[in-house]
Amino acid sequence: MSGDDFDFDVDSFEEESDPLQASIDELNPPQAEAASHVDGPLVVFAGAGSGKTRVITYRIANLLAVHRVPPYRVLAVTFTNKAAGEMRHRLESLVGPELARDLWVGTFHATCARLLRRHHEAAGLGKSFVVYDDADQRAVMNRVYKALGIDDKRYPLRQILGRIHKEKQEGVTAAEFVPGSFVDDVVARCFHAYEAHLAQANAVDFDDLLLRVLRLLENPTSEAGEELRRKFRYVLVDEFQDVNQVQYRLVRAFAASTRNLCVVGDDDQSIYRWRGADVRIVRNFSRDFEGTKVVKLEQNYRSTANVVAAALGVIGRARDRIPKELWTQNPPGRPVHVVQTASERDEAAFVAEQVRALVRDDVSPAQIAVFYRVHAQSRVLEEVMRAERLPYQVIGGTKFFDRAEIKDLLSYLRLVDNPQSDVDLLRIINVPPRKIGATTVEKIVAEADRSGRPLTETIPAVLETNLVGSAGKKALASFVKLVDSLRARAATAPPSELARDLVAESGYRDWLLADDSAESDARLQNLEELVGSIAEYEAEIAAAGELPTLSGYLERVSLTAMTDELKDAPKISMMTVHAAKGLEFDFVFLTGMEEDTFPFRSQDPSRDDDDEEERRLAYVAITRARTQLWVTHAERRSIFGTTRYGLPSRFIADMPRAAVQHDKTEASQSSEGRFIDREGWAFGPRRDDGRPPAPKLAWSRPTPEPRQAGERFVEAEDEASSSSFGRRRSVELDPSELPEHTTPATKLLAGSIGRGTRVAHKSFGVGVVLELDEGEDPTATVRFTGWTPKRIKLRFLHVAE
DNA sequence: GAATGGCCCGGCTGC
DNA sequence: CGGGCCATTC
Repeated sequence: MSGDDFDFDVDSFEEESDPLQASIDELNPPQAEAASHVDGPLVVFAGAGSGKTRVITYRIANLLAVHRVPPYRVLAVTFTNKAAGEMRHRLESLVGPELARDLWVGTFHATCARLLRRHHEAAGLGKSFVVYDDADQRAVMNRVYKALGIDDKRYPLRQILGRIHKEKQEGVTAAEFVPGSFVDDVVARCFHAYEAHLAQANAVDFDDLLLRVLRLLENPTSEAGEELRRKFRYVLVDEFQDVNQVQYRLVRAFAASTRNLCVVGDDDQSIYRWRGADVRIVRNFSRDFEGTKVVKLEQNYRSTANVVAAALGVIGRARDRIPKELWTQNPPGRPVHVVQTASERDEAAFVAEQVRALVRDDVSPAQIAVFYRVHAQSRVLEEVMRAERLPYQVIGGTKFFDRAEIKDLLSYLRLVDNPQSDVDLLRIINVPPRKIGATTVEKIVAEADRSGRPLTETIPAVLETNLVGSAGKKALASFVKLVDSLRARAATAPPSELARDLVAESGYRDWLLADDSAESDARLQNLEELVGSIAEYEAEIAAAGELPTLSGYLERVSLTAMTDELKDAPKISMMTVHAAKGLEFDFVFLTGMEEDTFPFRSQDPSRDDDDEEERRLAYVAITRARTQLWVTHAERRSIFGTTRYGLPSRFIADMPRAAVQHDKTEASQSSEGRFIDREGWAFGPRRDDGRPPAPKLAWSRPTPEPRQAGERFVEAEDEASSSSFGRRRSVELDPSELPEHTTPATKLLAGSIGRGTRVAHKSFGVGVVLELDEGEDPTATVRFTGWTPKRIKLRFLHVAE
C-alpha cells in the first residue's frame, strides 16, 4: 500500500459532498465544531444521546470530502464490530461506498489483528497464527499447571490467569513482571510457561493482539514499526472512557507523528474498569496533550425529559465527574415507571404483559429492549417470552459458539489452519472417540513438554518409539492421516467445503447419527449451521473483492463480540446493561433493580465492588430509552438456588420524584414498598406527590391458585403454571380460553393421545408427544417448540387442533 | 476406553 | 442452579 498519491474521482465526489455540507449545517454549534476542527488533539465529551455518532461520521466525511485525506490514512476505533459496521454504513451514504471501504474502522482488537497479519513476521508470528479465547487460555494453563506441578486448589487457575491478564493489560510482559509476593512467584512461573506455550502454538490471546502491535510501534529500530507510526494521518477513538493503558499507548503511538488525535467519550459512561479501563485517561487527556481542544456536547436529543431527569438524578450523585450538564428540549413524556414485583417470575410476567400491550399498539418489537445486570437473570425472562410467543433475541450469553460440537468443529479447522495449535489438537484428538485414550494422550503431552515441540511434530516422533503400544500407534497413525488429508483439502477447497467434508471424514457425522436422540439431531443441525455461516462469510468477503480464507473466518469468529449478533430483525432485544452500551431503544425495561443485584455485590469478598461504576452503569441503562422506561424490582429473587429478599436499588431513590411513578403488581403483596432514602432511611411508597394512587394493575392474578397436594410434577412446569402469567393471551394459542382444571384431558386423552399427537399446554404452548406413560396418573413426554422435552401429566394437556 | 451419574464449587460484566 | 471433574460401571 503506497503513498499519498491517492487518486480521487473528483467529479463524482463533488456531487456527494453537497448533502454533506447540508447535514453539517444541521448540527448545533458544539457538534459542528467537533466535526470540523480536524487538526491537533481534540477531546469531545459527549453526553448520552447528544448526537455523538453523527458528529463522528460527519467528522470523518469532512476529512475525506473537504480535506481530501485518503481514506486508508484514517483510523477510527470503535467499541464493537457492530458500531464499526454502522459507522461504515453511514459513511457510505455520505461519501460513497468506494471511499468508505478503504477506511480503517474497527475495534482495537480487530484493527490490531489485521495489522498483525500484515506484519506477522516482524511480530515474530507465523502467518496463520490463531487467537486463543478464554477457554483455550484455560486449557493452556491447565497443561502448565500439570507440567509445573501446581495445585489448583491452592492457586485457583482462574485467579492466576486473571492476574496475568491484568498485567498484560497494563503492558507488562512475562519478562518484565516483578514478583512482589509469594503468590507472585507462582504467577511469574505460570506467566513464563504460558507465554512459551502460546509462542510454540503460534497463538496469541486477546491481550497479545494489542501488545504485539504496541511493541512494534514502540520499537524505534523496527521497520514495520516505522511504517505503522506513519500509517495513519488522522486517528479517532470512540468510547474513549473505556480504554485501558495499552490501548492508550497504542493510540498515542499511532498519532505521534501528526498529533491529529480525536477522542470521544463520556466519563459518566465508563463501565469497564474491571477490564482494565481507566477513566482517568479521558479525564486527563487535555493535560497529556498540550493544546487540546475541548468540546462538550450536552444537549440530549434522544430521550424524553423524564428519562433524562431520572438519569441525571442517578449520575448527579457520582463523585469525580468532569463538570457537565446534560439537558434536553424534548417533551416530558410519560413518567419513568418503577414497578415492584413479587418475584423474578412476576417481574418477567409484568414485562411480557407490557411488551404484549406495546406490540398490540403496533410498536415494532425491534424497538423494545429488556436489560438485566447479569446473564443469569435472562433465563426466566426468556421462558416467559417463549411461553408468550413473543419474538425475542438474547444478545450475548453462552450461545452458539459455546456449544461443544461447534467448538469441536472449529478446533478441527484451527488445527488444519495452524498445525501447531496444541489446544485444538488436544480437544479433538479423540472426538469422536477413535481409541486414543487419556493414557496415550498423556504420554504424548509429556514427550512434547520434554522436547519443547508442538504435538503435531511430537506424534510422528512418538510413532518411531515404543512409548505407546501398538494399538495406540495404529490409532494415532490414522489420526495423523486424517489431519493430513484435511490439510491437503484445505489447500484447494474453500473453507465451507472443507468444513462440510470434515464433518463426514472425521467420523463426527456418523458418531452423531449413531446416537439416535433428539439432541444429537440438534447438534448435527448446529454443525450445518456453522458450515452455512462459513459460506456466508465467503460470500461477503467475495463481494468485497477479497479472497476468503480459513484464517480470516476463524479470526472473525474469535473477534466478533456477542453484541454484534444484534440483527435488525423485528425482535425484542434482551441483554446485559454492558451489552446495551451505545444502543438505543424506544421502550426499555430495566429489570432486577434491587440492592445487591444492581448495584451488583459479588459473593467473593476479595473483589472490591465498585459502587461508582455500578452507578455509571445504571446511568448508561437509563439513557438508552427514548420514549419510555420501566424499572422493575422484585421482592424476592431466586438466584443460584437460594432465595434472596432484596430492597429496591438505591438508584431508584436517586431518581427525582417528579419524573417517576411507582406501581406494584398485584402478586406483590408486601404491605408497603420500602425505599431507601438518600440518607439511608426507609420510608413508605411515594404516593405523597399529589398524583392519585396508581391504579391496580391487572397483569397478575388476584390470588395465587391453590396448590393441590401431590400436584408436583416437573419443577419448571409447577412454577410456570403457578406464576402470574397463566392467563396471558397468546397469538397462536389462547390459554385463557382453555379451562384450567378440566378433567377432559385425562378422560379424553386416554384414547386420543399417543405418540406424535399435537398437544397444548397453557405455559409451554403447542408440542408433540414423544412418549406416553400410562398408569395411575398418565404422563406424557412432550417436546414443545423451543423447549427441551418435558414430562407432563396428561391432565395439564389438551389436544391441539 | 467410553459412558453415566453424583458431587463440588463457583457464582458478573467481555474483546 | 449448572458446569466441570471424578469415580464407578459397562
